[in-house]
Amino acid sequence: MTVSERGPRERMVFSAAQLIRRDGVSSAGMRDVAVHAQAPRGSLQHYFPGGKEQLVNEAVGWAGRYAGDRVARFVAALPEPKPSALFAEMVRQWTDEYRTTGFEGGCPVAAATVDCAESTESTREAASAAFTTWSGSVAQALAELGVPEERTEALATLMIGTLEGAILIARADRDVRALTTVSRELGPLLDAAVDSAG
Amino acid sequence: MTVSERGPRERMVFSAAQLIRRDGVSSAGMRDVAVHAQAPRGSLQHYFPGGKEQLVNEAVGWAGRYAGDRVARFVAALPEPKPSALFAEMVRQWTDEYRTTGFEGGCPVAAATVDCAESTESTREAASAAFTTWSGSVAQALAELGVPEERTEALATLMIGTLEGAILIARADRDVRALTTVSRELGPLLDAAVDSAG
DNA sequence: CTACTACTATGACGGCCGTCATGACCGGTG
DNA sequence: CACCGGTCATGACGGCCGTCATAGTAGTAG
Repeated sequence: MTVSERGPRERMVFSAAQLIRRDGVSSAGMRDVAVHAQAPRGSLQHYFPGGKEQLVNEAVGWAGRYAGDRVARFVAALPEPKPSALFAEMVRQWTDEYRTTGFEGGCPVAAATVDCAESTESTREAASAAFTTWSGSVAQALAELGVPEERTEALATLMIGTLEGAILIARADRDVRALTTVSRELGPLLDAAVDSAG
Repeated sequence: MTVSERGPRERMVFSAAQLIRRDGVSSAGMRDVAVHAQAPRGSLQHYFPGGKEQLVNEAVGWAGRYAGDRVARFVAALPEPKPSALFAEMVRQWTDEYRTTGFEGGCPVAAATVDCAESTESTREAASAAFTTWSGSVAQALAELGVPEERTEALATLMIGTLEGAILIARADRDVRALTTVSRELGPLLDAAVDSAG
């Protein structure tokens, strides 16, 4: 949330992600990004000669890395090392934000996919890579929690997909119920995948 | 897909949904809608005096009703009356489209949520209503399949959320794998909810 | 000092957008 | 016939957008 950290370039990438996840890619103007990042407008063309496309792609990549790092930190700090606890923590990040800050924004990767998957190939690839990064982090966490290797990828996809969908519904409803519901319903299935021999 | 059916007004609503689910709300121009619907541009202001906002909201509502009707028809024609079969059928609608027509479009309700949830209150409400309609239809179907009443709503939310997220990932990856994965992984959990006394 | 690079500033351009104003068409009714 | 309401057609307006051109300002190396 703090804007003043780091250089202006990183601030602009961060601000782009913020604006994209709020109103979608097309509604996030370059001028808005500069203002939000408290960066000079002229710096946009200097740091991002590839234009808006480059800025959006970097914002999506940043979001993917952020989500992956977050998962890695979650799994290291779980009170109970169970897959359901990891998923609950991933969901809680969103319920916390929605309860305290309001339902302003969704997932920037989802927004980029919706707005650019068909029109801008490079952005679709960036979104795919972001999902892959995120999913890889979740799969590794599941492995550390005792899920057999051959199931970690599938369950990671299930967790991320379910989370993304619940975010959508929660934002439409302005109600975190969808998030808490999927966390509660999916938990037992995830824990059931833990190798009992572990 | 056929454009010539029905009156120009319905065609425009249908075309709006098509364009929205392809490129997002902001990228779907009013002129594009008229062209896609093979309708005169002048008719837009006649049938939709509320402007683009009204058109988008009606498109979202149409999508919600369409999805709900679809579920009702699915459940009546299931070879095996199990919740997992219903979910598999809901997923198959998307894998079929992606395999035959390509990954052009996602869910219009998701697109409207991403692009308008924060900026246009009425559209957010329309999206929420669409999810509610859809979810209600799924919940009723689950009840008919033997799921206890107190769990139908939660499982319907889980199914729709998971499907929406998987659509996102599949479109980003240009690969139906996410869809087939969630169908396979979620199936057992859904069937386990069937009242064994039924 | 000069020269050069990195960064900042600002105005303009062309394009697309949603909306509106205006008027034509056309079937039916009086 | 005149009239009129539903429908279609078209051009214009103002606004925002991404991009570009141009010029300015450090700060630093030679």
